[in-house]
Amino acid sequence: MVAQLNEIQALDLWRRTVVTGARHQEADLSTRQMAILLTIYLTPQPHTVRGLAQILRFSKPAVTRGLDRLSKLDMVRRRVDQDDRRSVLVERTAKGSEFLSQYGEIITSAARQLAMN
Amino acid sequence: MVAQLNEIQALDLWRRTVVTGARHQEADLSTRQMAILLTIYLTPQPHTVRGLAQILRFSKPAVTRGLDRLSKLDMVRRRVDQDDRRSVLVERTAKGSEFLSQYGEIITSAARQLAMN
DNA sequence: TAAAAAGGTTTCGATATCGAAACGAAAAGG
DNA sequence: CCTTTTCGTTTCGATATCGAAACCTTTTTA
Repeated sequence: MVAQLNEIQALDLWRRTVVTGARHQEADLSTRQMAILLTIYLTPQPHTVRGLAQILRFSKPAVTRGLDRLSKLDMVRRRVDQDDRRSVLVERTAKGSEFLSQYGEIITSAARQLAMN
Repeated sequence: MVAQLNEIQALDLWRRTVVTGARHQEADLSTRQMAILLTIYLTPQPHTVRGLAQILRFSKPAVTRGLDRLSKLDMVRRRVDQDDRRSVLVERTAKGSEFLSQYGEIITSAARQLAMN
């Protein structure tokens, strides 16, 4: 539960997380790529390109490019929908779960440090 | 105070904030640029290029480029240190404060929504 | 079954960013 | 002084990303 998070604390949480993430992360995702990844893992499946574009209000090419990058990193996987072969289903991977789990740990760790000040 | 923020909640906070930020933000800063901006506004002044590079563990050119972008957006300002004219002091601006204040509001708002689930 | 629509990718030209190395200006040291 | 060091920026070639438009494939509609 996140109670009474004031503005300064919120920004400091953000700072600690972003800085820590930038430091000990191999991946270095852009903001958009991170938004795509988080949406795939934290909102209900199935996910398609157009669905992600709609949720995020990105252009379809922007989603395609983001998925290109995330696929190359093996954090998501594309699979053609056999019920409608125009569609592409975007699936989660072990590597993606692992990455986000570590990222979650970075955030909670930053939150704990915050609480100590 | 941020108590008992579990991993899923942490990631969901991140997702809501990133998505909202991506949606109704004119600026669209990269992760590095955001890290630079937050460091300038939330850690003790004065800030120099080498100081920021040290804190963030970025290369100096990366900091210079980030400051180029943030300066163009009028979110920070460079000023030559008159005591050591090799150094550049990076100063805060009203526009930068305004931007971060809005961003803080996005985070706290996401935190509130989180608490309701 | 031919035409239209939908889904995703690719292409286009433009812009942004990267690390490494070179650079110019200023200060410190011999 | 003259050399070395420090500070920040610029250059270099390589890569990534952008929105818009064109594109190909598949499905739906007429």
